[in-house]
Amino acid sequence: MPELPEAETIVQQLRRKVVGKAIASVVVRDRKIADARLPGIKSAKISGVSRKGKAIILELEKERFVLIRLGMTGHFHYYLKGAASPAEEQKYEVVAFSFHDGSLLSYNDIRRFGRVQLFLSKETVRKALAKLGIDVLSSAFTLAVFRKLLEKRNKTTIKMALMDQALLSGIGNIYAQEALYRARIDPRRKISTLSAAEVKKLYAAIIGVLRLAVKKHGTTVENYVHIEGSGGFQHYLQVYQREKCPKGHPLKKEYIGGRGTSYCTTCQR
DNA sequence: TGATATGTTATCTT
DNA sequence: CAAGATAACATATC
Repeated sequence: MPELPEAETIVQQLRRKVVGKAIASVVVRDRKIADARLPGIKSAKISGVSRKGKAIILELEKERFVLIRLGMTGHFHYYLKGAASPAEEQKYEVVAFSFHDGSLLSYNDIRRFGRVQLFLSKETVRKALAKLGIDVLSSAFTLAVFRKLLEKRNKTTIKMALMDQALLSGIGNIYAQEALYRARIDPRRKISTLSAAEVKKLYAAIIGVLRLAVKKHGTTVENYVHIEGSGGFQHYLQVYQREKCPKGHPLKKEYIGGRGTSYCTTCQR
């Protein structure tokens, strides 16, 4: 559920809150989710925060990197000087970073699908990120690149391809459905049946919907919240969690690749 | 109580 | 061998 816009929102907020700060201590509460070596980064300064697809990267001095995958329910809380995580939130706390100025960054995960990994060289983090396909909001993601990638995946459905993080990174179940509705394409379509015009339309829809969602600070459904509250994109959803499309047609709901999918049989062909 | 939600990965099939 | 398809994981909510 956290997809590219939610990750990007968190990255922007983390930049303002923790870049330039030195870590005083790290407590790992869930060793299944977070690397047990994390307390070893104590005293390092956070030099930057970046992202590829849905993955968030805390860049530390001396070429050390903390890679965070939010999974379904991963989220951060940030407390200013003196405050500690409230007891009911500590229940889901995976790892907590405290800083020399007394502030605390707490990472939590209710469903425990997320991961917090530590990489001790540029080379190892690069290798891990290389497994992800091109970030769909990067400037290198052009229409020509999109076409080429789709050619490699001819036999699967367009929706499955959009959600394949090894092909493209950043799109999950919400934005795949939203982009396909905006492009008026049936999510069950095989890639080989898409015309050049449809691919172009879909490309524009992907970028358009993701940019708008970033501007609205992501979509808040169920658990997702960014560090400073809730996103606003849920008010712009056209098919996800909706009964009717914007034109008033009742939406069809079925499973594609084991994931719930809403689409309009009138608007999407 | 069982159905539902889904990002990622392991595993099986083609 | 790789693409494709599917199951499994985890757990709150209804």
